[in-house]
Amino acid sequence: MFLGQFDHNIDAKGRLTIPSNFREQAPEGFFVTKGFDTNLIAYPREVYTHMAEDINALSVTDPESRALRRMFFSNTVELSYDGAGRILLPAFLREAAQITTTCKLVGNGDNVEIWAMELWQVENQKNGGADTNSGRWAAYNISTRGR
Amino acid sequence: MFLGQFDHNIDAKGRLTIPSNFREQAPEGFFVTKGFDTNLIAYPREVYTHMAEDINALSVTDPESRALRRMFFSNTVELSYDGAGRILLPAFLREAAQITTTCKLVGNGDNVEIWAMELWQVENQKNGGADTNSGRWAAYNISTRGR
DNA sequence: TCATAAAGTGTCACAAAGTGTCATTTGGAG
DNA sequence: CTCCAAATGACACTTTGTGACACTTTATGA
Repeated sequence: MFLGQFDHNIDAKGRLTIPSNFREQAPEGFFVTKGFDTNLIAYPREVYTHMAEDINALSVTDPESRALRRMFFSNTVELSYDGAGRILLPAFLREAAQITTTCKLVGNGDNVEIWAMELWQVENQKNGGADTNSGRWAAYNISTRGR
Repeated sequence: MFLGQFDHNIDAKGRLTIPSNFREQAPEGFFVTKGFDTNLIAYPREVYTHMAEDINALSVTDPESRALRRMFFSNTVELSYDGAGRILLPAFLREAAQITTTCKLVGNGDNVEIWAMELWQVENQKNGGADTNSGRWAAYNISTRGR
């Protein structure tokens, strides 16, 4: 399970060091894709391939399905580590997430989110309030169930 | 699996460089055919031959089948690489997809789509919005299922 | 048949992008 | 405080894509 958050820098060539902790959990690298919130999402192979199976099952004749399939695969890239534990983010993904120098790597359960630092801070501000979050827990009925 | 997107130019003779990444996955070249969305689709041999088998199984007596069969085969060419990793797109395919100079090569799972840059941008605009796509994911019930 | 044009092919050299390596810096653990 | 691993920045090197040009093959018409 990916947990916690890390601040890392991207070098001039677009390479990003993955926290060693995350590397251990995804030794072959990540499938990195555009997220829904001007960020990137990195999935370990198993997780991504399950989603890909769902996508592959869609109709080829339905234009909506074709568009979804196209967006799904074309916005993803498979990346593995160099000798220093870095991945190279292609330009189109960096631009999509407005990533230039510093970013926040966020453990997110079965995946890792990658945010431009500035955007992360904005996002965090929106979601920071204790009230907001306890409200959410309530809405989704989340508890420890006394385990 | 073909993933990601690349901008490449076609030279005056209609030659297009295939990303090295894609070449590795389809070392003998591609079967290139007209797509359904004013684009071209390039299939590796295995994928195309599977489709061809299905087509070959169709009735010879049914005029509809004959027409489908004709369209399927006549709109496809088999292309391999020159010494510089390029394929030569025949004029009728370039025209069908309105490809002149710059195009977008799009990884699409088991195949590669080839778009005229202008048309890709239009397509992308239609499908780019986070809302559009998260809506689609919801509609098709795609999730990581917490794996 | 031959000359000419058009289309297709091979090769090279350059610039840009990607990759590997290593020394230095940083930060945490013992 | 010292040690160690992780992250970073710098640099050299390799690969890729591109444009240019020359050559070959095919088609066309006199």
